Amino acid sequence: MLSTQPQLAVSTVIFALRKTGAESPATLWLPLVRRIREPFGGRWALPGGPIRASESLSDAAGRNLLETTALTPQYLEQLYAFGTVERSPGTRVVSIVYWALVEAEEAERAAEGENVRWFPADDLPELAFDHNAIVGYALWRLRNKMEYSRIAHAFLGERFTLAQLREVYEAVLGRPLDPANFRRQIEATKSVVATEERQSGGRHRPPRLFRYNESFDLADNGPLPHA
Amino acid sequence: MLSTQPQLAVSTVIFALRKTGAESPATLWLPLVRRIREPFGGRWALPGGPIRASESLSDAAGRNLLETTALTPQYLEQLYAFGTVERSPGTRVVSIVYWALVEAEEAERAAEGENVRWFPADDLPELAFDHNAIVGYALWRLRNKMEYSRIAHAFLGERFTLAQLREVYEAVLGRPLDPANFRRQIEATKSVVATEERQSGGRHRPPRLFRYNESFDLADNGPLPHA
DNA sequence: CTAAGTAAAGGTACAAATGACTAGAACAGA
DNA sequence: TCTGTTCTAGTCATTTGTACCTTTACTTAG
Repeated sequence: MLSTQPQLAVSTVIFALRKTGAESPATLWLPLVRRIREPFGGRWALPGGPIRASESLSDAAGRNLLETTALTPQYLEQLYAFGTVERSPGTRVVSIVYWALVEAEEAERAAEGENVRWFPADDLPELAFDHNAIVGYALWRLRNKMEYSRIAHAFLGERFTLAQLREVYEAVLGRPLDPANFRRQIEATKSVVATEERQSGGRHRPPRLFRYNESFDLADNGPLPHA
Repeated sequence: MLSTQPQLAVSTVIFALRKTGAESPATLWLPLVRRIREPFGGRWALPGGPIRASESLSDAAGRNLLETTALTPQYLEQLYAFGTVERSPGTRVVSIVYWALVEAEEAERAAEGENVRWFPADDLPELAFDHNAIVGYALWRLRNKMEYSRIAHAFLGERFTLAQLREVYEAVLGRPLDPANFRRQIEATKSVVATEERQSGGRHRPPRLFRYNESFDLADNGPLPHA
């Protein structure tokens, strides 16, 4: 009876924004882990692992992420449970996949190693299992969610300019946005609060620094019990 | 190693619309199953069961639903994987929950029994496990999805009037909609196609019957691999 | 046969949100 | 001081959303 039960695991698709050059626009990157065992030995895969008896699913996702990539995400949300019969050769595996966001600074700190490397999200190699499709779905969810929620903030630090926030939107949505109209829309939602500080150093008018409105629902996930 | 693995199950929240009186507005109902074993013996719970080695998660949800309630849903979508440590006393259970819609006629056919009964979604008794919270979340997803997709059709049959379609929206969203504006919006999306038939019998101008546009994405779930 | 009642179906008027665009303000660096 | 750049505020046309009105076409009562 128990022997026919599918094997259960959690994995996480975690995105960060990276700027390759000073002029080039930022793009989405994600860390992958090299598999050492079969099946798919040597291939790159999403970080993940088993669930312990004492931890919830989201805790398991966070722990596995920390253990394999040393990253602590700013945002973590369940993506989907994948469980077709043939997705893992040999064993039946059900993967509960999370998706997450880290800010750029935090992503820098987590050094790459022989078995952990960052890849551009829109140009991945052939991954283990169905992980290419999973990343594709995570990307869709992220882009979708950018349009009706305020998760963009998870890519940024404590204080930021509206230009930086706009850069996040432009990178994820993949199209340029009008600075003036963007400002109007963001200010209308009141998701953001102006501080008195400004950022100097640029060869132009110093932009005002903003911070996020604490009393603002960033994710818009409904009455979701933590799980 | 395997002994510490959580037990895996699927459950389904399945909604249908019911009209109690001719004048009263339609409301959401869902079938529940009486538990015979402990824990929560005697309590009402969501229909569900274990996953077989040969079936996918959605197949398992559909099969368990058919076996316990004799219902075949018009629409079936994964809701969430619930897996906190304390959600089932004694054993650790991870439930992959689906939500589904059936049209009224199909719901009528599935007779109630001693151990299966329909309940109004907004007035449930105390259910087993965390199932009250799960239904609440499913309701939120349904209402949310009504606003940006065309799932409403899953509540109706092959042909329907715009008034019937509007009734579905009004029941789920819980507020009246302007008939004229509703018509304009629906026709603008082209999700619906006018037939030449009209529905006679009412004491008023006979409304035109519509059918759904086949080449129209009803769910808007993105590049989701079946799972 | 006619009048009354009802919902269908089409249309108008106003408000709000959005998108394209213009222009002055405020800095760094030459 | 001049120049290049971005920040920031504002205008205007268009689209979208909401409220409401009118006519049409049927059924039923008398």
